[in-house]
Amino acid sequence: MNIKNEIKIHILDAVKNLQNEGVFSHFEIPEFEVERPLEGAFGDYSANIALKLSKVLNLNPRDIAGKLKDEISRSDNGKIFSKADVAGPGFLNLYLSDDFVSGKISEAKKEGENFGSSDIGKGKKILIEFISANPTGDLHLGHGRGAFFGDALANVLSFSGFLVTKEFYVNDSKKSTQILELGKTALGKGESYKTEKLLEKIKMLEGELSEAKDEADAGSVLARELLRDMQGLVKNKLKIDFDSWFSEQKELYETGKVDEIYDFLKKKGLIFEKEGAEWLKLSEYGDSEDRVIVRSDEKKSPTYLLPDIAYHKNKIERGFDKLINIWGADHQGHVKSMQAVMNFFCEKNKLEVFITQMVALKDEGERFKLSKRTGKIVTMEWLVDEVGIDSARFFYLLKSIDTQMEFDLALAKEQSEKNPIFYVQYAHARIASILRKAEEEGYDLDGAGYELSGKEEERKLALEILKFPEVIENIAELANMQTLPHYTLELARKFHSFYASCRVLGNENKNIDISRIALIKSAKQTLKNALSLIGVSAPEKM
RNA sequence: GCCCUCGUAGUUCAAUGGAUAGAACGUGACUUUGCGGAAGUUAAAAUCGAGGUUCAAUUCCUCGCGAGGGCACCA
Repeated sequence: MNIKNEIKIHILDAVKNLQNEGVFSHFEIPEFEVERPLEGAFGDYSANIALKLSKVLNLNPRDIAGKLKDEISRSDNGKIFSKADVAGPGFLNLYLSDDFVSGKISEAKKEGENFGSSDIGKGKKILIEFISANPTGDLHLGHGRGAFFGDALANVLSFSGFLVTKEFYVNDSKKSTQILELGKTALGKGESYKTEKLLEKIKMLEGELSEAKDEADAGSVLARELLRDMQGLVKNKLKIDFDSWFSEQKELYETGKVDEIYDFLKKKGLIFEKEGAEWLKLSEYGDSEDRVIVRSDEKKSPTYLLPDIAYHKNKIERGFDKLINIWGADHQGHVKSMQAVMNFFCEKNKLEVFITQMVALKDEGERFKLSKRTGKIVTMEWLVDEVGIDSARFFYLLKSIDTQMEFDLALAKEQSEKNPIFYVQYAHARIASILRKAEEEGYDLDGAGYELSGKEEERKLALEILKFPEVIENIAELANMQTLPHYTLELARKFHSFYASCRVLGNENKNIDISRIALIKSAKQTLKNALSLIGVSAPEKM
């Protein structure tokens, strides 16, 4: 359990004790927060419990905090807290004892690569679907957001005890407009998606394409090859391993699931005819309007919505407790429809949709927008070749998906201290270097536990390390991924600052050396764990 | 016109309703007979506007202004 939760429990116990002693009346304890306040000023942790209780008890919050302070000091007796204070409007500020901090660092060191993990997911099954780009086009800068966010979120969730499946939905239906257009181009009857690369592919597949029965068939053949390229790109360049590539054509059309879902909806009386097309009654379920699911053309072909409904029903049937979809901003209008659809076969809140905002590129002060429309598409392949995968992932994840981000190409390319990812990796490499030296000098790296020495910078580093499990739990709950790279920066900063004022090796008192080795070892491990969740390497040397 | 997201230092971004709004880049001033100076210390510098809810608002609500995206029988 992380320290924040541990403290919360202590406070709850204190409240209950006071209730049992009759100091407080019996009431249901409201939600309250334990947080890390501004550094240095208000304790190591701070709780707003008294402010919350003042309403229930109709008492002055400072008085309540005072009683809690006394009760906590009494029951804890210095084990966890060295001091408790009442401050401001009624905050309860708590200071951790050095022994407690030291013990926690020793534990963290023992946990090693599992430090930060938890079982809060309790084995719940989550399907996380992301990228799901059409194979007809290249992955562009916008896709990178969903790609890295999805992958990192999946990492954090599985680290937190969820059973996560990463899935890419492949839009390869022979009935889709894209595949038909692709087929036309393949057979020399159209211009869509025509690029040098595509023409090469067409040439390569000449034999197979000449045997194609129709445009749909030809498009399908070509799409298969394009998908193969995309899979290679995703795996090798973006370093993302999907557990599943879900084919719309094979899994939904060829298995009859699209027809099944049509019957299912029909039977429920959710389909009606209008203007020669068939519509789904979604406006009654939260969508802004009804939607066409079968076109009025002579083939009576379905729109994207019908297979998509079949797809989501299938996800539920595969036994997932929760579905996460990550879509680009251009799909934002689709969220309401899909949420409405969920009403037909499960609780609506089983589906969570994250929308990633757009990306602009800044290079040498010039800012250009990227969109399909302007024709100026910057591909992910180009970007990763340009700045490297570590830098790309780190830069993307540094920013909340809700903001339209600007990718600073020059800074991301910078192989120096200006670049934040190098700052973090440098900290890791620097620790590795000290540990190498320690080993050469004959220190036993796995030896002793840890004990705080009394230096301020050292304590700050220790507390920062111990924050890691709290950061992870927070992300697992709120998906605020940007806090993780920010955390690595802060941890690196705390290490560098510690390094500047505290010697690790060569102290007169050898016990300090040994103890600090334990501390930087767990700092290193924590950096490594955090970076690996982000998907960035932690180099031993640079 | 309707819907979604965003508006924070010069710039790019942080900040589960909390007490002194954090970083990085840029700008200014410092630090080295020791473990990696790709470092450390330090200064100046910001919540778009108007109301509201709250003990407490950058955060929630309403309106306005501004940026981006979406409003298909494309996906």
